[in-house]
Amino acid sequence: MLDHLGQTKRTHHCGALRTAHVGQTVTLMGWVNSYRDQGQLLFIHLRDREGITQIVFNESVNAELLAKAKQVRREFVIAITGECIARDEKNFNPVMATGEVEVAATEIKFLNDAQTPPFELENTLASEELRLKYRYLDLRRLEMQKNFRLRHKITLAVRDYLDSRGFFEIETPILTKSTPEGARDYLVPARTAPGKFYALPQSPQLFKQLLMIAGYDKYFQIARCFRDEDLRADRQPEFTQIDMEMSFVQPDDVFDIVEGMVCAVFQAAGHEVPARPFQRMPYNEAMNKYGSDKPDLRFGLEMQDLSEHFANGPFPVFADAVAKGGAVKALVVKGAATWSRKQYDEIGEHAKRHGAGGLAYIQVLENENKSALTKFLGADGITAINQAVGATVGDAVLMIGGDWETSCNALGQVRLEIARRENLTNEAENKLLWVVDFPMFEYHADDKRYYAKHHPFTSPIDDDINNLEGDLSKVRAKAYDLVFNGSELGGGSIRIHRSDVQAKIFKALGLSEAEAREKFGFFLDALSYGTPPHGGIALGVDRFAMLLAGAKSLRDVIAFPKVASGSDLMTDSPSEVDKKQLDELKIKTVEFS
RNA sequence: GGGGACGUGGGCUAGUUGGAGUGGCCGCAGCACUGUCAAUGCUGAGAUCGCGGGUUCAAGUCCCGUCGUUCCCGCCA
Repeated sequence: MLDHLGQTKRTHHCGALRTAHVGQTVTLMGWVNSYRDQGQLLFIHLRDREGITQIVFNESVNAELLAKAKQVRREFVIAITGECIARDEKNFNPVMATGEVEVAATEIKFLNDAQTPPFELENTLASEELRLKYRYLDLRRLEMQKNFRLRHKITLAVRDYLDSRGFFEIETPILTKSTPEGARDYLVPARTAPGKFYALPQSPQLFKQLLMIAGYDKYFQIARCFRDEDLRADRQPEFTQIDMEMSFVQPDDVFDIVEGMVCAVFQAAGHEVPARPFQRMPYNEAMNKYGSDKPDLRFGLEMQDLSEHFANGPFPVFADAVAKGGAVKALVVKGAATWSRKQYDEIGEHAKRHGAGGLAYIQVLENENKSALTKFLGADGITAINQAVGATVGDAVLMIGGDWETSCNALGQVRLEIARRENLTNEAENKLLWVVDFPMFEYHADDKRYYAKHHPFTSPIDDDINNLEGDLSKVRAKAYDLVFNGSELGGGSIRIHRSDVQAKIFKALGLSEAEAREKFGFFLDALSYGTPPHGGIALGVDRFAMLLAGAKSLRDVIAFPKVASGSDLMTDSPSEVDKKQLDELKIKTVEFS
């Protein structure tokens, strides 16, 4: 029943035909999107990547051909040859780009049949589980094709732009060396060195720095990266970065290049191009005002600081927090005075989930201030708070006290939750900013030591280098993040190019010289052979595509993504392997109870 | 490692305080139809209510466990 393709050649895509083509003999190939059998008349909507065209078969024109065409079913792959004809005006389909024409078939070839799809490709949206199991069918959907067209445009624009600015695209190894700290590595057993392992790169960090040492000046790569950590809607274990590095630059030079590139991408994606230069905000300001190192600036609702106000005051929880070097952060929410107890409880739960001990609040009503704090502070004390934060009738004051970072973060999360609930975000607006002056180190109470907040090759700010032997929490880094609508789009830094400074950083991180040599010996050697000052950045392509596509999950812009448990539902990986494969690798598996 | 949500013919879903045959829309198959385009009309097939256990006279519904998906916390230099 199936026909051979033979020498039949496609002349047009299914989105191509217009009235200008009327009279031409055309050949289209694609999938049967739908068909309507009307007895002596049969219509097929033929679909390919570029669109849909209506094909018509008519008994009075060719009864034999109609009979053959009636065998058609959804998703069959067919080739149609016929004449492009104009439709009568009353038969125009204004929804279709090709809706003023159709193809009067003179030949139909069945190139392949198809099982009925396990879910409907149009109309209702099947569960993601099913869509991912049959991903190749899900990807046929117009919405998905739009996303991947966009993603292609993004990477194309990046390549064009960076080429025009003198960057070389250079590949770096996928099989590489495990590095301490950072995310968990994916390991690959080395058959040729039993008991030893390669690691998949968390990023090409050291390699791009080595390329600068090698004198390549400007490098980029659209690089696959791997991190063996738990997934989220915006986190996949393998993901793609636009990885860049430049020699002889300061942060401003990086910003200039990246802003140009981001604007080129917005242009290519058909979005309004953002104004330059992008806003810059120090890390401390971002945390203090927005409770996040990736603030969403599409709405206000700025946090205020009441630490001084509560210091040595009669409310023991907050006074205590301040005495221990912590902070009390406050948020004035317009119109929230009349929220129900339930609403406050829910917001309070949200705060606790993000580390707050609790949420204190004042409801500023016409005749009274309702607050659990009144019994500590008295009516005057409450009024004083309202004045300090500028709260007026109808507002609520939400407060969280504790250590500075936890309080900022928890209230920042409350800020986002309120924005979600109250619909404060203008979705049409795009807000880009640079967060700068990150701290170099962050303290982990569990391990009682400092870790590099960005990574251990990040250069401290020149003035802070002397602090490396003092208070590490005071050392700021030449690190920066690019934030897009409250998402971290990318991050980078100016790197350390001097061996003596690199040694100091390793020492500050508690890495002995022997450990540093073992893990990074090759890199320390390289630093000593004439390393130029250099720096760079990496932007998440998947996240960029997701945000520009307006998608809710990275899975919508990755062709074959993993689900939350880390498995691929289509290939059913990860999976067991043959014993023979394990033997070759000298690997034995053991049961864990 | 922890918390929340969901799981009913192929798809999406309804199913009340536990109560008679699990209902609808879409898809699928067949018939009819010369202007359809979410075609229409008629007919028909299709369900271990994720799985296992428990409570009960009676469980899709309540309880426990488990599997899968999902969102979040931890984690992600």
